[in-house]
Parts: sequence; C-alpha cells; structure tokens
Amino acid sequence: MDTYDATAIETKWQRVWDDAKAFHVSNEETQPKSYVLEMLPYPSGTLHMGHLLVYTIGDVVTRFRARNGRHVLHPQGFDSFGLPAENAAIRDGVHPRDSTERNIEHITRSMRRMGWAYDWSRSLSTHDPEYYRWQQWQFLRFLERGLAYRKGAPVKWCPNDQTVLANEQVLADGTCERCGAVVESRVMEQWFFRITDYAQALLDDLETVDWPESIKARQRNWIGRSEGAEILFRIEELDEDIPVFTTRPDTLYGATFFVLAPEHELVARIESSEVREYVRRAAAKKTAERAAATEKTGVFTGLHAVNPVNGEQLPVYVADYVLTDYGTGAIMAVPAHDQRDFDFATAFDLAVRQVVRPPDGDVDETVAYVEHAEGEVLVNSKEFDGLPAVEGGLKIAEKLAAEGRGRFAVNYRLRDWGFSRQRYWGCPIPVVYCDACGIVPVPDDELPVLLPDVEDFKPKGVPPLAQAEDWVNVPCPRCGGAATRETETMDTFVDSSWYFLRYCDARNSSAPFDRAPVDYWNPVDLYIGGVDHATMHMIYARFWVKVLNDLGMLGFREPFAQFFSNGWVTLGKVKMSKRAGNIVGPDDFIERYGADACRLNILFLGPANEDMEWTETSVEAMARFVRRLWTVVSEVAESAPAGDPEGGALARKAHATIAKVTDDIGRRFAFNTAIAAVMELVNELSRDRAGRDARFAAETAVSLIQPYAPHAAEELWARLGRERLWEAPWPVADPAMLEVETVEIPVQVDGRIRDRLHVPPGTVKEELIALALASERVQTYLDGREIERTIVVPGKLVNFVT
RNA sequence: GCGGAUGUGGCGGAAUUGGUAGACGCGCACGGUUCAGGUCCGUGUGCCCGUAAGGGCGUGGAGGUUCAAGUCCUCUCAUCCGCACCA
Repeated sequence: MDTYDATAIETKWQRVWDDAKAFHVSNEETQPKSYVLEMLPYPSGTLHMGHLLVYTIGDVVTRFRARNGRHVLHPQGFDSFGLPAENAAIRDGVHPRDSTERNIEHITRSMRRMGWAYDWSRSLSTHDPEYYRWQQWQFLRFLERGLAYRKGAPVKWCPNDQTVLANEQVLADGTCERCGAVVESRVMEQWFFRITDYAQALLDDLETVDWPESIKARQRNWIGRSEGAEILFRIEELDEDIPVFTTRPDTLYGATFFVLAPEHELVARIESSEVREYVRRAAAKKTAERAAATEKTGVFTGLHAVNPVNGEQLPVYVADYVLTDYGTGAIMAVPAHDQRDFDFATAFDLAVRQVVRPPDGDVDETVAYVEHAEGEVLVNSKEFDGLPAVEGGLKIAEKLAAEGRGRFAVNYRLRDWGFSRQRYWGCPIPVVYCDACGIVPVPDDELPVLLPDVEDFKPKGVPPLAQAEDWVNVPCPRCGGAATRETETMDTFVDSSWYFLRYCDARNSSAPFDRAPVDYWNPVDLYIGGVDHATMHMIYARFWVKVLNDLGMLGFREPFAQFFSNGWVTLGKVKMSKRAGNIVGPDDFIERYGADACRLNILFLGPANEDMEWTETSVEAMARFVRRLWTVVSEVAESAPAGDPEGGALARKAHATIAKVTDDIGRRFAFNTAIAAVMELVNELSRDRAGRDARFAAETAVSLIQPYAPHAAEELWARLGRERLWEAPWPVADPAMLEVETVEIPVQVDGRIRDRLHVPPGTVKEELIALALASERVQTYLDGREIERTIVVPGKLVNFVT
C-alpha cells in the first residue's frame, strides 16, 4: 500500500479544480441559488486559526450545498483599508499599499492552499480604485438624499500626536497608546450618516431574519428604543425652552432639580467661572475614570428651570452623570424614583419628594423607589393622585401635550454614524470645499477621486492628505473658483457595508452593480462571522441596504437572511489575535499534516458556534484519521467487488451515517459530530473490508467526508473508479435501510436499570412487558413486590414502579 | 448594575423531542507488528467497593416537579463575553 502524501495530492486536486473552474458560478439562474458568505478578512500579516475556522465552516456549507443541487455563490475578498497598515507605515515607512498588497498575496496563497472553494473571479479589495470609485458614487447618492451631512461632534484628541484617536487607541487610564499623552476631548466638524432615520426599521426588521436570539438581542440593545415623553422646561434667565426626555412622565411632580450635561450647548452661555472650570475638568475626564467614579459631582449654575406641570422653580445643575449623547443632554431629576438622581440629591442636600407610592407601602423618602409594581399609585401629584402610575403618566403627558409643553416621544440610544476619519489609508470622500459654493460634490464622471501618494503618513494637526497640495487644490466643480478637496477619508465600516453586493457583479465598470444579479443572489443565505461584528458592521450593512432599497437600486430590505456566529479560537483561553500576540498560523500545519487534516481539526475541536481552545495534538489525530481512511478505502477499492450493496449491517451503518451527516451539516451546523459519525463508519469498515457492502460503505465515507477533506476524498473517489466528486450528488439515505434489526430496551425497576431486552423494533407494549417480566434479573428485584404502575415507551424502555 | 452565554471523565467534547449519561477523539495502561520508531494493529479505560459476579455513586452546588431530569422549575456559586451613570 502506498503511503498518503498530503502535499502531492492536495496540490494535484487544487489544480484540477482551478482548471475546471469548479467553483466559478454564473449569474444565470440554473438551480435554486444559495449565497454563502464569510466576513472578509482584514489583510494583516497572515491567517490564523480563527480565520481557519470561519472559512472552513463556509467551505463545508458551500461544498455541501453545491452537491445538494444548489447554485452556490461563495466569494472572497479583502477589507484592505484600515488603521493597522497605516500605523505600520508610520512605524516602518512602508507605503500601506505595498504592505497591504504583499499581505493579500500571502493570504491568498494560504487560502488556496487550504482548498477553500471560492469563485476567485469575483474577488475584490476595498482599496482598489475600481471598488472605492463606486463607494464614492454611492456616498454622493446618500449626500443628495440628505443622508450624509456634516456636524460638530466631540472626538478624542491626542495633543502630542496632533490627531484624532479611535477608542481603541486610548488606554484605560485615558492616555494615548502611542505616545502616552493625556487624551483630550475636542469638538470637530465631521461627516455623519443619518442612520437614526432607520432606527425603527432596523429594530422591526430583526423579526424577519434567522439569526441567533443573542445576536438579535445585542442589536436591539444597541438601538436602545425607549418610550416616554419629551417635556419642555423653561429657563427664564436664558429665555430658552429646554426639552428633556423621560421614560417616567408619571414622576413629573417629583422633580426637585434639573441637570444639564457639561457638553450641553446652553452651558457655554452660563457666565460662571465655577461652571466653566467644572466643564473643563469633565471634558478632561476619561471614560473609564468617569465610569469608575461612585460619587456624583456637579455644580449649581444659579439658573432655574420651571416645571411645566406645577410651575415650580427647579435649581439647574451641570453634572457629568448626564450624558450629552443620550436623550436631549438634559434631564428633570426625580431623586425619589431614580437612583442616580437620588445619589446626587444626597450629595448636594436637595429635596426628595416621593410621588409614586409602592403597593401597601408608606411614603419613604430615605431611599429611591425605582422599580415598578402592581398596585402602586400616584401621590403628591394634585389631580392625578390615586391613579395607577402608568395611567397617571399618560394623563400627565396628555395634559402637557394639550398645553404645548410636551409630547409622547420615542428615544433611541442609536446615534448617527460618524464616518469621517483623519487618516490616510481609506476611501477619499468625494467633495470639494468652495468659499462661494460651500460643500460641492465631485461630479460622477470625475470619479474615482484617487487616493494620492504622500511623503509622510503622520498626522500634523491636519489629516495626512492635506500634504498632497497638488491634489488638494482644485477648481470648484460648480463655479470654477479656487477650492480644496476634503482631506478626510471614510471609516472602513463603509467599505464593508456593501462588498457582498459587489461580489454579485464584481467587474461592473459603469455602476456599483446592476440590480438583476444583486437581486438574484441576495439576500445572503448564510452569513458567517464572529460576534464582535454583531453590532457595528452588521447594523451598518443593514442600514446601507435599506437606503439602497429606498433608492431603488435593489429589491430587498435585509442583507443577511441567516447568520451563523462562530466562536473564537483561543490559545491560553485568550482569543487568538495579532493584538493579543498569540497567533498560531495554519501554514506550518498545512506543511506538516496537510490542509485536509487542518480543516478536519478546526471543526472537530468542538461546536463551531462556541469558543474553542487550539491544541496541536488533535491535528495529529486528524492526520491519523485521514491516513486510516486512505489505507482502508484504498484496500477496499482494490479488493472489494462492485455492485449493489447486500444490505447487511455495514450497509445499514452507511445509510445511518448519511442521515446523520446530512442533518448535522444541513440543518444543525453541528460540524464536529458529523466528523465523529464518519469516523464510526470508517471504524466499522476497517473491521469488515470484504464484500459489496464494504465498497458501498467506503464510497459513502469518502462522499460524506468530502466537504471537510476534499482533497483526500477526491483522490479516493478516483481510486474507487468514480470522478468529479465535487459535483457528485450528495448521497441519500434509504429510509428502509435506517430500520435497525434489533433495539436494546432497558428494563427498570423503580427507575433503576436491571436488565436489557434485545428485541426487533416495533415490538408492541404487551410483548415488551411479558419479556421484561420473564427476565430472571427483573424478577429478583421485583421479589414478589406489588407492581403499582408499568411504564412502557415502545422502542425506549420499560419501567416497573412498585 | 443591566443584558447575553457557559459549567458533563485526566482532557476536547457527545447525548437533536424529559426516556440506556460519557458517542467520537486525545491521553493513559497492557499486548502485538516492526532493525528501530514520535509508525501501524488489537484490548481496556467515569469514580468508589469487590479477585469476580455484582453493588453503590455520578453532569458546578442546594432544593423541587416526574415512574423517569445533563435536559423542566426555584434558589445559588463560578467563569467568559457585551453594554455600561441610557434619564
């Protein structure tokens, strides 16, 4: 028997698939379609075991569906703009394009070496002008619709590096991760997408997708809808009506003070050095520090806000426990019924007035009563006294609405998506600033606005692109006067919000894509990726699709019909990542054990949707399994006769395995147990290698393992005298062959197993009882005792209760 | 604090609908093949008592429902993840 040479066999079949364009698909409808997609990789140095997991899951599903009569689209590309390449450029002076393209080349080689079945003809890289050209084009459509706009918003700013920092660049102690300087907050004009217009749709349409509940919960939480009322409080001193949002209009009579967030726009108008000093300190406070603070801080402004419901003058404070970006940035404080307000009132010796009386409870103003309970009623609330809290809240809101001082309101935690970045390595935003015309879009026929080369990638108070003066200074497209280009670039989440659409029409040079192929393939039937993208990426992509649908560019509202969230591959219980510095790459293992063993191993480690610890010894075990399969099947191919199976135990086992593996891959995504089932079949086959059933079992094992170990399977399929396994129909279990000859029925006495019967399936209840009672062992335990009940579950068990 | 998950042999895990707990693999032990082997083949392997037959215990912990619970209910402990002063 020849020995199994993984490298030779894997290389051979990869070439065969390439030459046959085995996984290239047309946009013509032939069979029912299936779009299988994994989140595209960021091309950092190399692949790691986390990538191996996601892409092998997608590959198994792809190969399985292709053999089950589906026309499967399975593309791959690169999310190639982004911060790491830019940081590397600053550090090493290598142009991000060079390092990125080198990485893409390397990763592509690894991916091909893994034997993943991609339609490479549709591949894309987001830094390719042919890609970002159409992103700029779509941005201009958003701009026309008013869905992209500019506004001032606070950013984290490093005074030393003179640049905006991403959250992940700020350390827990509030310093810059690169230089250690204390990070500041600074208000800057930035670009935003009006995703909040779609908040309700994003929430509602979650009902229409087949995602894990936990992922939906995260999105709901992120969108954060809450119902309540918006109420106007008047501050006479400023001649302003200040709106506040509250979920508890029923507690309005309990408001005893009023709080503005330090960043609230009106705070700047308060002439008080004490307030200015507090605001300055609050701005310098780091998120972590602010969150860790248990004591409430704040300062009285000298102003008063009028409670519209009773005309009371409430002292106005500025305090950093009120957030500027939630609600309206101002609150009515009801210490009796909100823990935070209560803590503040305690610290500042402010009045506490209880207005909701707990059921069977007395008014107790020494604690905050925040929960809701059946039977609570309003007190100290004038004409609303005695009403149940919820009803009272409605009545109070109605009264205010009638007076023009309030309205029912829905508030979302979701905020508009700030997408401009003061970075070099990103998609240029195609607008020009003209003194005369303002913000002027670059005309469609001048796209793409190419990313120019610059000398230095380091920001110097202005984005790196500002250095490219020849590029920056352009005539205004509208008036022809002097103008300058936008020097900020887009967030890479924009790049990944529509790449799955571009795959459907990847080489289109006159539009982002045509509607027909996109409508044919979408929505993505199975999207696979990590939970870390469950909120941002997957909300932005959903938003993008909804907008394009409103623009008439496509005919669906949700991009990802089903989502499979894969677990993390850990090493030392820490998520494997470049950042954690615990990367183990597949290249070395492919070299030593072969791609098939690596593919099997990553899926055999455990359930694919749970975290799994990487272990090296198990790759060896999988290599052993492949070798064993190789030896046994090769022998059977040489010696066992062909022809219809005889229908013996081995043939039955083969059919049972078909049923199990089909269900595990097709319905349960239980990739580990499918492998175990094939192992069982191979174990039985190795004990009985002669006869037509053996040949049938061998063919079945090879056919079923093909999604996992396509190379070895293909070679063995050829040895069995068959060809083109990648497109061979998936085997079908014969229901008649799933019938087993005997079943084992445990017989219990008082719930303890005392004997086991071996009977044909379908043995009726009466016969089971008779056989059970006939058992000597059972009789010993019954020992003349009276049987009170007899429980029989045909096919499962018999239980005598005494 | 709120939300989401997870706890099963020495280890990774299986048990899909309340019905035989521990499939499959690793490791380990013993035996065989081999010049040798980090190869391959076979047998055994949850824990305790027992030479054995057999018996008892057993799914983080404590209760409960049920003829029957890893699975359902209540409480509790531990670990991980997400959001975090959300008005």
